[in-house]
Amino acid sequence: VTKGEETRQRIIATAAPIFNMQGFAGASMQDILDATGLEKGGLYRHFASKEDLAAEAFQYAIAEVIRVRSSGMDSVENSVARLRYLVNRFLTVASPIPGGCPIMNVAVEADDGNPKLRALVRKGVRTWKAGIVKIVRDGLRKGEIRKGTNPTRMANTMIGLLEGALMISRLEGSRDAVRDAQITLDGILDAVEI
Amino acid sequence: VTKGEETRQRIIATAAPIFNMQGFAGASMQDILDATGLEKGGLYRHFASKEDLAAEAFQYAIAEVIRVRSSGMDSVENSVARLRYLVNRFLTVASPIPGGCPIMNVAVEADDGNPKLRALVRKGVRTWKAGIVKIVRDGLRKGEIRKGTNPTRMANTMIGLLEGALMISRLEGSRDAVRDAQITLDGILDAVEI
Amino acid sequence: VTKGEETRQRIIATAAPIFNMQGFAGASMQDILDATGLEKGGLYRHFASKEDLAAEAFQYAIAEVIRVRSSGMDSVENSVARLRYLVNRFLTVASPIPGGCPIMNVAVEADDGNPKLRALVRKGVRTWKAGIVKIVRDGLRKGEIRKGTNPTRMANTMIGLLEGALMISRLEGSRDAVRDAQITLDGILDAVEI
Amino acid sequence: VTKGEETRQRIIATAAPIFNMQGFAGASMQDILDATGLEKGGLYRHFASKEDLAAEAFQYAIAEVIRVRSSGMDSVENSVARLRYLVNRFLTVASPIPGGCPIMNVAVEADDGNPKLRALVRKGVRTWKAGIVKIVRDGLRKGEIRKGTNPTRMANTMIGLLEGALMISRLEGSRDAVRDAQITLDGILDAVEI
DNA sequence: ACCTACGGGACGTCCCGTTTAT
DNA sequence: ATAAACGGGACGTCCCGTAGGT
Repeated sequence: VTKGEETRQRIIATAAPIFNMQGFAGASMQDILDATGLEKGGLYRHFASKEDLAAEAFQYAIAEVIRVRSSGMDSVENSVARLRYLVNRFLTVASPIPGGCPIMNVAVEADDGNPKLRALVRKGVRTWKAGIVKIVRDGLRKGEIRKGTNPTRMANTMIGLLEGALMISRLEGSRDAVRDAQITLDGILDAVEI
Repeated sequence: VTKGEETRQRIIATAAPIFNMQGFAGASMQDILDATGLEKGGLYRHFASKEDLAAEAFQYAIAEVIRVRSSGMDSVENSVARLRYLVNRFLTVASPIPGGCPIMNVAVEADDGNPKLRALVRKGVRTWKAGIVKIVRDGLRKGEIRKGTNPTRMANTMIGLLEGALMISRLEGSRDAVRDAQITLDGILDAVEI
Repeated sequence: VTKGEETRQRIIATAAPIFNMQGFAGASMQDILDATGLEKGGLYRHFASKEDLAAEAFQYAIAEVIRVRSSGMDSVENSVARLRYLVNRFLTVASPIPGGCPIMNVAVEADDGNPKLRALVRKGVRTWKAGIVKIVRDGLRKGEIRKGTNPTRMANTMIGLLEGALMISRLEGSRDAVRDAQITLDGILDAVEI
Repeated sequence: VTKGEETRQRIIATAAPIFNMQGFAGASMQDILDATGLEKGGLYRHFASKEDLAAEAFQYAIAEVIRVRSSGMDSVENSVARLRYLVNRFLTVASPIPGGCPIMNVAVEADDGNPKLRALVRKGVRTWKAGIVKIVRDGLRKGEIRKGTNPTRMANTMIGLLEGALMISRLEGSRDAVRDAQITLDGILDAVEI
């Protein structure tokens, strides 16, 4: 690993929370210069533009949250238990990147314009969803989940409610909404568990 | 009604979709000048700053979506039917302000900083929630809703899932996620209906 | 004379030096309001626009300087003496309107644009010139002025040199240039005198 | 030569005719932005204020007209011929900066206030005058000009009449006045020529 | 004739993203 | 990689000329 590559990674890791907290439009290159201690020229050596850097930073942030939220799931055997694990992990483990869920942040900011960022978050959601769908399918196959359960709907419900509740919680500055989401999702999973 | 007040309202109505689509940081006063046909002096007479205007525009936008989403609910008698009506209306009636749900937009952009906008959206959510809580309480009292149903949790679940699913739908450019949310919420309401 | 007409004249007389000193573009209606003690509404009752008021003010100023510069000339008999009288009067009598010769001021400011003011000053110069031409013609007819003297050239020379020298004098803050002009013009008149 | 300096010079050259035609008060920075194609930030980087830019633009304009009016004079030997050359050049060569003689324009606009511009034009006139005075003095010394001729008076007469006649000509839209000035000045020079 | 409201637009500051020279 | 230069454009203040209402 060259020294340049190291710097590049350091910039991304430093920029990620800044973009995540302030948004693409709200964050300035100066903010990132201040945080990294670099100068303009030093930064532009590694990234061609603000959008470029933001794309890499968000990609990094999204990958991080997906990684953290799924980590440790492999040691859980039962499919429903895996889903419960995901829910629990989402709601109890703090985001590794301050500023809330980067997927929601980017999705909301990029929904009218900025196709680059949009594509990024789209891919993130697709991955996340695919993970849940796979668990449900496995559960159906293994007879752990009640027949007739729709995998995609389960994914949409889980992701939608988790993200929505997180937004409410962050807004209210209280964990009430996420706790309620957990209870509701637990109930839903109870209902499909065999 | 003076001419100035008319102009003021016109500015708010024109600015609302711009802020809702581009966000507070992403929208420029010039965008609003262009859209209204006014010049600097004409606009700043009515609003002291960009933040001021944005606050009024978002307030207007939030009030509009709440109004549209609840309108017509009074003619529905049964409590559960009212909740179903709310869900259905949210998912079928397009936002009167282009750019997605302003509540989610502001909540996400203002979650780190901008206390003014944050207070606004907080109040919006509180109002929305209070409406659902009241329906559930009425249903409990009237015996239309199963005892033990938690009103706040119902509100958090409904709002969270609706908003979360809407985000996914907008991101994917498909109505799948909101359709799934509707089915899930219908199931939840089935379960509490007497 | 009605009271309104009196006010109108007072406004013109007050505005004339302001426009003459600051120019049309450089003077503001506020300046005139301050000087007259009137309020906006009171002023716009009498003049439809700034340009309107300026036109009247300059017309007044130009008429004033022409009047002052020619006054008393009737009691001078000989044509050449009359010309000398004009020169002398121009150079010794202070402008009744502070700010320099309004003819030059308007001519210079209005030379690219503002046809209204331009027409005004044009007429002023035409009148001034006609006066000189008439004196020269009378002198030729009466045998007081040498044959072959070109009346228009005499007018252009006198007006040009007087105005040009006045400009230099005002610029330098010294009477040197106008004194030199007087000597030069005296020499010219000596040469045509019989 | 840096790129910035180039831009700076381009701005001055572009601004000069605008200020010369519309005057300091009558020209707006927007006019200059439009003409240069620059934006606010690009312009204010090079000049601290409108007054600053106007000063440089007028300085440039005044230097230009003095340069153009004197150019080629060196190849004329005889003092009187040199003066004739100056007169002729003034009256036949168009101003390199549209909008009339910048010296007269600034002198007239700045005569009440704006000491910065006033100082500029004062210096321009002083230079111009000094040139003529020197020629006359040389002529006296070399015996080409009649003894007793006052150098300063000659300068004031020439400059005054040229500028005054130019004003009349521009006002009337005809070359009559400048032609008359040339004839008058030729006569004056005839009279001092040995 | 006063007073205030109205919209236009000027001027200027600041900072942003980018480029260039070192 | 630093540092300064560059041009773009945002925000905001102020005042201007004008129009109405009192």
